[in-house]
Amino acid sequence: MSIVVRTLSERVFEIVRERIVAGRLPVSTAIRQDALAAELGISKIPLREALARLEQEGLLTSHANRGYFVRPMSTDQAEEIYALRLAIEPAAAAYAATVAQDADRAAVTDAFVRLDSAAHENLLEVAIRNRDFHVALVRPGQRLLTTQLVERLAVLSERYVIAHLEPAERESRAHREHSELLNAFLARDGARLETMLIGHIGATLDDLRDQFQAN
Amino acid sequence: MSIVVRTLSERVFEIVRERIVAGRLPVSTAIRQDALAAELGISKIPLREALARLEQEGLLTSHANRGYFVRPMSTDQAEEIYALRLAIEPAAAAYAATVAQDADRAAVTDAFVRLDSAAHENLLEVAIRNRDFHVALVRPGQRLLTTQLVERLAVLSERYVIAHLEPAERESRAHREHSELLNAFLARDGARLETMLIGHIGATLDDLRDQFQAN
DNA sequence: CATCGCAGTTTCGTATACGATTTTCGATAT
DNA sequence: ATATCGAAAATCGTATACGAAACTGCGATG
Repeated sequence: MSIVVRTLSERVFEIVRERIVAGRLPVSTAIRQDALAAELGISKIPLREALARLEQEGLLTSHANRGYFVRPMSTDQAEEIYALRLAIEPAAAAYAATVAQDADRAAVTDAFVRLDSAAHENLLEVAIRNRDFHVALVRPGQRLLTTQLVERLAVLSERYVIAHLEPAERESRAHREHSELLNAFLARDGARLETMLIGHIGATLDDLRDQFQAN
Repeated sequence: MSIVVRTLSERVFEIVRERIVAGRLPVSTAIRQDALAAELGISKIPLREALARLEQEGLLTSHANRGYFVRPMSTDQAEEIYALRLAIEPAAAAYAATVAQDADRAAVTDAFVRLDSAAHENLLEVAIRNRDFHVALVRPGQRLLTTQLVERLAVLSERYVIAHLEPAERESRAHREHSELLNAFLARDGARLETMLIGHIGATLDDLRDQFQAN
């Protein structure tokens, strides 16, 4: 049942995705396919399949015969991403909380612990575990497309969080909110979870807005 | 500005997508990549890039070393798709209606006319123009991700509509609803447009539910 | 007689190689 | 000096070719 065997392009997809999220890929200049493939120790074809996936994912754009570009960040897009998250994630998590099995609750708890024990200096690690936690809240609903969409939007959000927010200031509040989200989920309290997720996502958006304003 | 130059894999992406939507690709059996590439008169690489995109789009799944499979349809997934549409599309269209320029309104009218004059026998053509109309209602909002998401969900919906609904019965109602949607959009009446879209999308879902029940 | 194992065949996944398009940089003319 | 044209270089996009993994059929063995 488990899909342990993974194709090369799938792994490259994740590697390049994390690089984009972490801001380790140049913006507004084409990705050098040969160079990146050589650096990763692979050929161009699996890299190109990964890039095609990432374009579909919204992280890249491509111009024919000119290559792939990291999609630039903008306040408008940040607003858009968070509006979509607010439209989908709270309701999806609320439903998931009501149908979650014991194994699901254990997985959510585990994701929380992993997020809680992440090295605070490593922004990317925190971001990934934060994403995993949010996805874990939704996955028990067994709605595959919804879960994938939540994950995708979480990935898109991370770029902005990593680029614009210093972790220290919001660390404590985020920790408290995550803890409360966990409790609401474990209590199967869908309504409370939904309300709190709206607040949690909205609070991050407000932080981003403040930071945008300052620049 | 216009992107007239299109890469081969992009065109293949659309061709294969329409085939899947039209049900012209076998379900639950792997896609023969060599055969399909030969049939399309291309090589495997652009086909594989298109297939990778389609997997990201939710129309295909892949197992490593076993190939790509058309994702099977299910009532659960139909419910999920329409729930997502209801969560996103009405609000997005309402916003778009309030900010649309004259050119946008002309584009929506044009999309309506094209849908209205589609050959009623050709289900796929009707489906594509129906999709274009729905996307046209959202596009003026200038929210790229939202527009792409609406289009993606519309594509996923079409499979179910084509596979399960006979066009004749709902033709007249759909026509009337589309006409009213157009009027609300042109009148910049976001609230009415939102309410009507909820009804329109919900009505289609109800039709699907009835059909599922009958089987 | 059923089941397990093994080889042949098919198909997928990736690397290498080549043609096409774009970009860049220098030379020339105004 | 600046702009423009053109050729060289670089990069992308695709086709061909090869190695690896999985499925199918036959045979052997319990």
